Amino acid sequence: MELSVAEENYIKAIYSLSQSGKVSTNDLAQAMQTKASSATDMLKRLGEKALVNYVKYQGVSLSDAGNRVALKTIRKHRLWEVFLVNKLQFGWDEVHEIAEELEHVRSAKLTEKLAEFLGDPRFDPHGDPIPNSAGELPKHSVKTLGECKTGEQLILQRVNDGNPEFLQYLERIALHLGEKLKIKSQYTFDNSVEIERQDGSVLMLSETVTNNLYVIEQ
Amino acid sequence: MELSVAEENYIKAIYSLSQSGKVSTNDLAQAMQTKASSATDMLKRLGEKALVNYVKYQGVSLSDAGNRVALKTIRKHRLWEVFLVNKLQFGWDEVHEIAEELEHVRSAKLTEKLAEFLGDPRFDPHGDPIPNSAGELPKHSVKTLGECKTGEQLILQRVNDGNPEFLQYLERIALHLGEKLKIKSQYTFDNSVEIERQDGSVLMLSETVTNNLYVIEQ
DNA sequence: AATTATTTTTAGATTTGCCTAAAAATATAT
DNA sequence: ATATATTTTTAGGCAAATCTAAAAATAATT
Ligand SMILES: [Mn+2]
Ligand SMILES: [Mn+2]
Ligand SMILES: [Mn+2]
Ligand SMILES: [Mn+2]
Repeated sequence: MELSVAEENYIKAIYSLSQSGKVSTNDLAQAMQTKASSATDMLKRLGEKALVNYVKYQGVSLSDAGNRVALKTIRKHRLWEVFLVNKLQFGWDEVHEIAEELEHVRSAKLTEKLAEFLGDPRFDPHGDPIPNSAGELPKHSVKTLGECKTGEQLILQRVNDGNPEFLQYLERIALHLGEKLKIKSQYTFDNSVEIERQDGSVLMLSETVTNNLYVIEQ
Repeated sequence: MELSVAEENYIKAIYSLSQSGKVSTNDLAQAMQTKASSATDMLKRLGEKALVNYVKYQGVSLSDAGNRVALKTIRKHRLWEVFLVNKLQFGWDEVHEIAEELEHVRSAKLTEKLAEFLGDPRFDPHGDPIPNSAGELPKHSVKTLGECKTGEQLILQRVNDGNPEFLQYLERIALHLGEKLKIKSQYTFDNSVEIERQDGSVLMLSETVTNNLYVIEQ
């Protein structure tokens, strides 16, 4: 079953949106930067191919087959990001867009040889977990810094990789994966957070920032 | 100017066919494994984009812009082949098809970083020359073993990479790039050729084989 | 419960890339 | 030079993926 680039991208988007609840046509269209009518069209096609469970007006979810496609594509995406950063010396802010193209190269043998070449990494440069060849995801954080309480001691485990400027900002303030953080105070009027860093210095982070940083407890 | 995968593939085919004379719609359609009417359609579009010089019924040639696109795509194709063979340990018979997909990944920075990572190779695993970033091609052989005369002493410089079975055959008889060969005899009834190898052994090659081996004089 | 607002789907077009069948142009043979 | 064969283009259609505008279904308000 040969899937088009568009179909794979829709499936990835449905997978991603599913993590935070039921998926509506509107949300999907927004995620795909297209119109709701286009999303409806695609959902009908994916439904006929049994990649999604789609009932008119009732939203959509991935079938088992669709889930496998999503995980396979995500695996490829993240492996290529590791390649670009670790082998080609790209910055972590430059690789997402290129990986969006590379993830659609078909050869399964390529994926497995690439994984081996990279030493079977379990996480990509942004801390995102890489599904193994069986489609199993390593444990990873789903808790954002924004959801934590004052006083908590945390480790930065992953960051959202979609926005290059956000990644450049993290680079600028030298906030790297693995760093230990402690929440000093939280301001309810704008949901900004003050954190204490490993070196004792203090940093103010906006709500937008804390919502895109994922942490685990120290 | 964003080109589609189909457009890039047509341009590559026109480039390749141009090496051996004027390019007709029929030849192009055959090379693209499609119908003449489809080729005509595409030639009109490429003509409007000024990538080819196309006059109805008069055949086609690449414009300067088209030539640059062809060389850029060929550069990417051959660099990826080097990557697949040298870094991922693919066999030389497995890489052409995968490179046909990878060559369409857009990022120019990726191409240059990849070239650097590979040590700026000048030839791909099949001996095909890799255009540099300015689009200049290294000197390479255009003379096939089939065109040579009895008694000539030659070096195998490159082989056609399109047919995996042909490459597996060369592997089987351990005929590798760089090997020194001497033509012992030629048979006009079927254009087969007997060659003497470096180790003194003798090998019989069919016309199909000799037409796909490119040599330089020793 | 009825009205209003929002979401979702349908209807009808458009573009790219391909197809078949027919017409037109060019090349070859008598 | 005329007839025949071949090549090339045109005409008309189809599928994928998108769009806008309108209709239908669902959700939210009064
Ligand atoms: Mn990414
Ligand atoms: Mn990532
Ligand atoms: Mn090749
Ligand atoms: Mn090659």
